[in-house]
Amino acid sequence: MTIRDVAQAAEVHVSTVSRAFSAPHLVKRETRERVLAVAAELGYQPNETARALTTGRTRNLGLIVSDIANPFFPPLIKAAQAHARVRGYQVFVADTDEDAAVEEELIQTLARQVDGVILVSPRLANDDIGRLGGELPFVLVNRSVPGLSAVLMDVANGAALAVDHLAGLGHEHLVLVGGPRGSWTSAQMRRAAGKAAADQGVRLDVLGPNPPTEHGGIAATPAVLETRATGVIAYNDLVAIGLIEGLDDRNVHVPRDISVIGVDDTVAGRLNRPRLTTVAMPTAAAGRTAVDLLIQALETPGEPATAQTMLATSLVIRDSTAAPEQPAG
Amino acid sequence: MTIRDVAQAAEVHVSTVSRAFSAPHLVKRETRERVLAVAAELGYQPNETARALTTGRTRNLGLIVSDIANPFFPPLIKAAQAHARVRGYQVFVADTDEDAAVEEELIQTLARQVDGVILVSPRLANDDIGRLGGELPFVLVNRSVPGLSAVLMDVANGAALAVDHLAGLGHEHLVLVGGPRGSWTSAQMRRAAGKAAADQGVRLDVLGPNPPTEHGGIAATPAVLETRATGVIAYNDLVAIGLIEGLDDRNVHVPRDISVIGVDDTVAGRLNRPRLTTVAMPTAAAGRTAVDLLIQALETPGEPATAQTMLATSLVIRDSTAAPEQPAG
DNA sequence: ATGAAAGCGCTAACAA
DNA sequence: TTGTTAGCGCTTTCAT
Repeated sequence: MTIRDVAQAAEVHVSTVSRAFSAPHLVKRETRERVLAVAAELGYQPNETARALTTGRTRNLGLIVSDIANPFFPPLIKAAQAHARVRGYQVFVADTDEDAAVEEELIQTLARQVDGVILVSPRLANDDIGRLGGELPFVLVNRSVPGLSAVLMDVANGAALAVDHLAGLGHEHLVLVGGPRGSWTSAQMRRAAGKAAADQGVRLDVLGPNPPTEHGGIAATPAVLETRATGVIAYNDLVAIGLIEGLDDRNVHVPRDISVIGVDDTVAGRLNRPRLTTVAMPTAAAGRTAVDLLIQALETPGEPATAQTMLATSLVIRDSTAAPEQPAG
Repeated sequence: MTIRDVAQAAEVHVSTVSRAFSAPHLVKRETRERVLAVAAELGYQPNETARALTTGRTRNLGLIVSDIANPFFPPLIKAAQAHARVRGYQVFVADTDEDAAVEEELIQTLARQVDGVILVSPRLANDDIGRLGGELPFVLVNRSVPGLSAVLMDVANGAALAVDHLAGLGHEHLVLVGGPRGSWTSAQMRRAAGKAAADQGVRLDVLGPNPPTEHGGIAATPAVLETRATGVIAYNDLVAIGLIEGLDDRNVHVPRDISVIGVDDTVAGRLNRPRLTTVAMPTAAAGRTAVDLLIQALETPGEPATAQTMLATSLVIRDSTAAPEQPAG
C-alpha cells in the first residue's frame, strides 16, 4: 500500500494524496475527503521512513536515562511517552548503566534516528554535553548547561526543607550522603544543605561521591556512623534505604537512633520499613515539560531558543525521621 | 556528509562506499581500508533512514510492556537493550498502561518503525495477537499463541514449588490471589497450584482477577481474610506487598498469622519488611532470549520459524513465610 | 487547486 | 572487483 495505489484509486496525482495528509488546507475539501476515504478503505498508512527521508524529520524523540531500574525514572518516562504520543511523537528510551562513555555513545547512535534528545540526570561533563548539544537539539533534565534548555527540579529547596525538618526535630549534627560524581542534583543539595545548616546553626558533614543505589547506601554506613551525626540526608531514596539496611545490620535503629531522609519519593521509599521521609520530585511533570520544550525547539524554526524551567519540590514526612534520643543521663 | 562526499574524497563510486560498509567482503581490502579511513576522517555516518528506505529494514526492535513502573520489567528491558545493541539493533520501549486497546494501538504505531516486536506479558486476547502477528514478526514473552515464537518462564513449576513450600511448613489451607484478566502467567499459576495442592492434600482457594499492583493487593485483603487460609500465593511481588500492608492494617501479622509468597523476585520484594519469599523469574535471560529469537526470525529468510523457549524459575525463601501458628488449644 | 518532476541518501541488481 | 543505473515512498518546488 503506497501513496501511488491511493492516487490511482482516487484518480488524483500522488502529490495530491501527499497533500491530503500533510497539508490538508492545500487541497479542496471534496478532493481531500475522497482521498482520505479511499486511503482508509485501502488501509493505507504513510511510510514514516520515506517521510523522514524527504523531510529530514523522524518525529521520534530520544530519552536517555542512567538506569531504568532506578524507580526515579519510570514515572518520568511514562509521562514523557504519553505526552509525546498525543503530540504526534514517539519516545525512544535508552539506558546508560550510569556510564558516561555509554551515554555519549548512545547519544551518537540515537542522533541518527531522532529529531532531538532528552537527557535526564546526565553523567557527562558539561563541556561534553555542550559539544554534543551543537549536533542536535537537546533538553536536559536535572542539569544546567549554558545555552541549552533544561528542566530543573528544585532539589536545593528540597534539601533545605530536609535540613529544617531535622533541625526542627532537635538534631544538631547532620550528614549529607552525596551522589555520584558529575551529578548536578548532588551539587545543588550540597550547596543548599550547607547554607540551611548554617542558617539553623547546626553542623553538617558531607560524604561522597557514592553510587546512587541501595548498595551505595549500604557501603556508606560505616562512614555515616563515624560522623556520629544523628540526622542523615541521602542523595536519593535508594541510598537512604541501603543506609537504613546497613544501620539495621549494626543494630542502629531508624528513626530511634538516627533519622534518615531520602530524595525522589519513589515507590521504594513507600514500601520500605520504616516508611521513608523524603523530598518529593515532580518527575511526571518534568517528563512532560521536557517533551514540550523539545518539541517547541524542533517546531520553531529560527533560533534554538533556550529555556530553563524550575519545578517545585516538597518534603514528605513519614516514619524514618524523629526527634533525637535524649542522651542517657 | 553523505555517501557521495566520501566517494568523491576516496575517488571511488558511491556503490563502492556503500559496499565498504554493508558488504565489506565484496570490496578489495586496500580499497575498503581507504574508503573507511576517508569516511572516518570526514566523520561520515550512514543515514539510517535512507538505509531503511531501500532495504525495508530499520534494525529497530519494539518492546512493549504493560507498565515500566512495575519492577518486573526494568531488568528485562535492560537486558534486551544491551543484548540487542551488541547485535546491531536498537530497542524501542513502549508502555501500554495495562490497557489492551493501547497495546494494540502501540503495536500498529511501532509496526511502521521497527522490524519486529517483543510483546511482554500482553493483555490482548490470543486471537488479536494472532491477527497482528500476521502483519509483522512477533516474539511473545509470558504468553503462548499457536504459530508465534515465545519465551516462557516456568511459573507453573514456580507455583508448585510455592505450594509445596507452604504445605511443607504445615499449612493446610491456601489461597491464590490471581492477576489481571488475560494474563497467561495467572492462568498457569492457577492450574499448577491447583494440581500441586491436590497432590499435597491441601485446600486451595482462588481469588481474582486483580490488578497486578500494590493497590490490587490491598484491595484483595478482605477477601483473603474471608477464606481463613493461612498461606497465600500472590500473582506477583507487588500484590504480595500490598496484601501484607492490608493485613498489617488489620493487625494480622505476616508471617506469624499468615504466610505470603510473591512472584518475580523484584527489588520491591527485597526491600519489603518482612522480606518477601518469592518465585524468582529469569527476567534478564528472557529479555536476551526474546531478542535472539526475534533477530533470528528477521535474519532467516524462509519460513517464519516459531520457537518456544521455557526458562526455569526457582523459589527464594525469605521472611514472609513460616509454619502456621498452633491453634490455641 | 492540482499535476509534473526532481530528489532525500542509500542499496542492489546488472554490466563491465 | 568496481561502476552504472534504477528505484525505495514520500515531499516539495515549480508550473499550469
